[in-house]
Amino acid sequence: MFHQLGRLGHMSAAPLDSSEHRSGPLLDHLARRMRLRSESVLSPLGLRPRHLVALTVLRDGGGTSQQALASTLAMDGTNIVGLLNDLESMQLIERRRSPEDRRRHVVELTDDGAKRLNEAECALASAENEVLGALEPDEREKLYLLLRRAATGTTITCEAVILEDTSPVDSR
Amino acid sequence: MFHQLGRLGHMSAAPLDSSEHRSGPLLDHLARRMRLRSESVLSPLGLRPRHLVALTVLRDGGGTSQQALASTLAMDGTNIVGLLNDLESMQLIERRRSPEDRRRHVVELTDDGAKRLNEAECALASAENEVLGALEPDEREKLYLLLRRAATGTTITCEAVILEDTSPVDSR
DNA sequence: TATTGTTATACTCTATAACTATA
DNA sequence: TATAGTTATAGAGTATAACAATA
Repeated sequence: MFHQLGRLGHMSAAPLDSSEHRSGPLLDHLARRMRLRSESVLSPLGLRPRHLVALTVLRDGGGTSQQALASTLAMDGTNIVGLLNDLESMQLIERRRSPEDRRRHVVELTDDGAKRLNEAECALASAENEVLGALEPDEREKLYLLLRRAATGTTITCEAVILEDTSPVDSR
Repeated sequence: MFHQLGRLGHMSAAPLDSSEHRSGPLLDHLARRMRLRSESVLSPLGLRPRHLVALTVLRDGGGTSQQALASTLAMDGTNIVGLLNDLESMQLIERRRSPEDRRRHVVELTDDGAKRLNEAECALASAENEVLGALEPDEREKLYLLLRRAATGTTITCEAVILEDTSPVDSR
């Protein structure tokens, strides 16, 4: 099982492969399909796809300020407010004033939040089975790892230069 | 280069791996970041990310009706109208009445459309470099192939059975 | 003065309903 | 009657601007 995509054989430090295939539109397309399926699967749990993204980030990222969350989620800070209001009213997250800087809210997942997130992830399995139906289980695993590396490796992107990190997400 | 993802070694007809990792939220997250970056890169070309998804589908899928396009793009048919109006006013696509069924419009990419799409894909390379910066070139290639297989393998999903096609995308 | 979070609000995206023309 | 496309419109998503509390 080896690919025969000849045109890639000579790459090394060629950052732009100009008009080669782009995965942007594909990403957009698949995310849309996934979101649509997820909505129906999540609604019994009182959650929306965007809630799940936030909860996932909060679980993996620990307690952060709302602004940091906004930057990580690439959402406007004003919308984070409503998003967290939803989650807080369900007692899935907590907002505490930071003792160091009393302007800040430290946002963290509650135990209920972690539990609900787990339930939601189980529920999402069926949605993934539909949307990623064309992929074999091992391919889905590869996809997951690639997506995760891409997502966590560039959390800040064009904010600070702090994250040259490209952290040891999984490497493998 | 072989994977050693042990926990998958025993699968066969196990559709739900319950609370294992989910790629839905990751997909959502990355697509958002990509869309944001793409917008600024595409605006000089007068295009939006959604236009690009449509153009890509039209190039790869040939002339289809608007309804088929709606189903492929997982968009409501009413929104396809405006989308195609944009593209038609730029002369990137053409709508022709189908001779067989005069209710239908056959939508096809024009030469200008193909050219513009190509330009757009070049422009998108920089956006991808930012969003997928944590991935090595060969990883991006793998990601592209996986996304493409996932996207084209389930184009219709639950619509008609017409497209058992699953065209010769790559198969490997 | 600058920053964190909030509210109010306008703009865009998406879906629902009613209409036209073909079948 | 049913279907393809269109229009009008309401609802959700997202961003901009002004404000309050804190630094």
